[in-house]
Amino acid sequence: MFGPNDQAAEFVERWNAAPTDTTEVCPVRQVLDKVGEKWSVLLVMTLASGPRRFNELRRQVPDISQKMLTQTLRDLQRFGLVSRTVFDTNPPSVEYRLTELGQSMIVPLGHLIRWASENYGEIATARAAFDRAA
Amino acid sequence: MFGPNDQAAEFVERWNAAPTDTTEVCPVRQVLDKVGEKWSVLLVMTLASGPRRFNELRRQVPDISQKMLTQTLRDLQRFGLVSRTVFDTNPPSVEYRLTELGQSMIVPLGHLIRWASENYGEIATARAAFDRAA
DNA sequence: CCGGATCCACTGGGATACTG
DNA sequence: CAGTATCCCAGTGGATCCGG
Repeated sequence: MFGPNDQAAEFVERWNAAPTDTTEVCPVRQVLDKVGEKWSVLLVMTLASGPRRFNELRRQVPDISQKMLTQTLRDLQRFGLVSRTVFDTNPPSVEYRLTELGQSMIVPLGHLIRWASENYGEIATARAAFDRAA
Repeated sequence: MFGPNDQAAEFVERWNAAPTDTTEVCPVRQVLDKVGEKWSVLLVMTLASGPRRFNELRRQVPDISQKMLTQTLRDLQRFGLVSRTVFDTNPPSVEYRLTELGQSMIVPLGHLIRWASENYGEIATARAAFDRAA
């Protein structure tokens, strides 16, 4: 049988097999980095409910700066998660939309988010205990 | 029905509901941050196959510095993902082990890692196309 | 409307040396 | 063996102003 631990072992193996000359980074790590970026997941999740235009996203994600919005969208596009379509209207409008790859990522992301939501109480308790001991 | 998109909507809602006075960070974001940290996931996955002592971990994760190993383990412990047990032997030994919470995290993490492994080809293709266009 | 360009503060994380 | 303590640098990400 292939349980979670086998995945773990395989992951560790692949990681350590990755070249350390740092020209290439372990593929999985690149994905984890994306997840760790401040706005990537929020944008992917926002786009999950349908395509948006640039300023629509600004409104729906109020705290993001336009620089970070542009930059994150570019990154997601480069990753193949988001497609960018320019409509030659006046004024111009640009539509951002999840690609199939992007939509497929919602599933594992959803698992992680669900886990986080369900277990945050325990995390908070652990942290409080840790800080009290220290 | 509750598909992935409902999770997405709920996540976005919670995110935006989080206070912006930055004293408290959205719980899910804290977990995503952890995932994004350079060594957290690798250590969790390494510990998935059983408890380890400090220097065992150093050997199994050759590229980590002792500073980052200590720091990451502390963080994971504070998060409630890892337990630390000191045995009063001579020389002293310390055992790190996944808590139940830590073990439960392997599952969603496994989903994400599997997705990354399976889809990296497509990501690489997209990136190559993007860079060629630019 | 959709960005690009610039400046800057903060911090994650590596190298190195030392200790109970 | 299992850490601490310092120094230091590169990169992330925010604010602001400018352009097509």
